[in-house]
Amino acid sequence: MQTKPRQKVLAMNLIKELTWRGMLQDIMPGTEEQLNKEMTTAYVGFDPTADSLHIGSLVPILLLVHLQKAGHKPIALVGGATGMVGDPSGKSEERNMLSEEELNKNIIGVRGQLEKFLNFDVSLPNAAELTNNYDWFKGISFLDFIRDAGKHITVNYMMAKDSVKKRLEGDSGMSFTEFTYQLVQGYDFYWLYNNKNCKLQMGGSDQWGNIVTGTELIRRKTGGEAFAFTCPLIKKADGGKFGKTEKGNIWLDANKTTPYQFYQFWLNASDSDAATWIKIFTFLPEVEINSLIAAHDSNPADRILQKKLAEELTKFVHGDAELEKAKETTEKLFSNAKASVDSLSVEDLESIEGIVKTNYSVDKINAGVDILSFLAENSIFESKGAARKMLQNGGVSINREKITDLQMMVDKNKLLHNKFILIQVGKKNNFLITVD
RNA sequence: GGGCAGUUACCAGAGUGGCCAAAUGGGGCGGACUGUAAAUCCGCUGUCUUUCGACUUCGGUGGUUCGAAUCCACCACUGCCCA
Repeated sequence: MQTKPRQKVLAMNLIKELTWRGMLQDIMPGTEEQLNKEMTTAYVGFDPTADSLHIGSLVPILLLVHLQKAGHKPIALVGGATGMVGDPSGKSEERNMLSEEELNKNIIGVRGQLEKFLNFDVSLPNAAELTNNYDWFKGISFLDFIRDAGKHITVNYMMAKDSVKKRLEGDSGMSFTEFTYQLVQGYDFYWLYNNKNCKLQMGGSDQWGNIVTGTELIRRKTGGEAFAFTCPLIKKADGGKFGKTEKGNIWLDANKTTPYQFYQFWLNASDSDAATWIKIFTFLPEVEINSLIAAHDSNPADRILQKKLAEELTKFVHGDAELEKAKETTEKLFSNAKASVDSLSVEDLESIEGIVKTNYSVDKINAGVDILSFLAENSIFESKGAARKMLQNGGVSINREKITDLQMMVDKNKLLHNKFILIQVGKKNNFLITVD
């Protein structure tokens, strides 16, 4: 062992590392040998369907990070070409195609985020790279493509894919565009294999079929061998969709999902999810994770795992400073939730980060506003009717006091430190209104 | 091209002339309990509204009728079978 070159030892560990973390679903025979043999270039594709990635993309990003740590060379591919066609996998609703401007904006956004997680220092032999498949697809005509790529793959082969079979059996049908998708993606792999010596593709397990089409295309066109492995799709133990909340996706962009909200998302993980996720989403070593899990089991109420998970991830995505702010805000809004509002100083209120803040006219407060109008006017609810329903359900607190009186007037007596009103809807939705 | 089935709210899915803003389940939201949990129980879940009520929905357009998600015509889309 010790006599082997460094990268070989590390490479050995990559598959092992991913295995104990539960990040390995399918692996093509020979992949581990390839990784042991030499520094291997590998890629993962990302869809530029929005100008930010969300936490669903975090696992593929982490695969690239692990890969680079193990001494291999990661390529992050942004799907400019595939994004232009649009993935038609929705059903009755035709997906609106992205305009070129939008797409370019998205590509820039996604690239910017990927850059934060990988090391692009060109002096490294395994410096990360970013590519955009539009760069090669823009020069390929339809005829070129069907002769060049389509000739090598039979329809029978493509139909045998699970993703296709399911759609044929189901009642939603499948468009030609969608059917050819695996071939388009397969061509990406082929192109990277030829031009970047990229021999490995990784991705979520839903990508397995598409990835294999790529290795097949490479084999038939070049006789060469390419490899692949996938990671399991992240699920919640209760079967719910991972990464979605009532407010939508959890984004990696702080402007779309504040670090506080990001931190809260992980903090709210269920016990069993936290135990699974901490292996996948953090870089903590196995020994440490095991002891954290043991500590958590002995006293679940402390939520040791959730806290550690939230900390590590918020730090990874948003950095130390933002993590600290998120924790402070959490402290103010939850840890002292039973204490009266008076315990919050002006500074405390002013420095609360990441929750919804609005301004309200001082004149209206002086005159007094009924509670329903007040809530609606501050966009806390869409209408007075919605506000009323929530009040009747006992879901609204002002300055930590539950409001039950629908006729209540909001006036200057309600102001904290003469300028703030703290509103809670449910336990977790906080609004700070500044009156000036 | 021919035959059959279908299109209902976030999803699934009842509803075949008035009692339908539309059963039920899931999901979501809020409450109680708790650990900012799980399980359980309760409430809300078309829009607006001082619970009265008003308005807009059942693929689309037009029609029949005092009255249509429901009947008729045409159109669109989807699935299955035959060619």
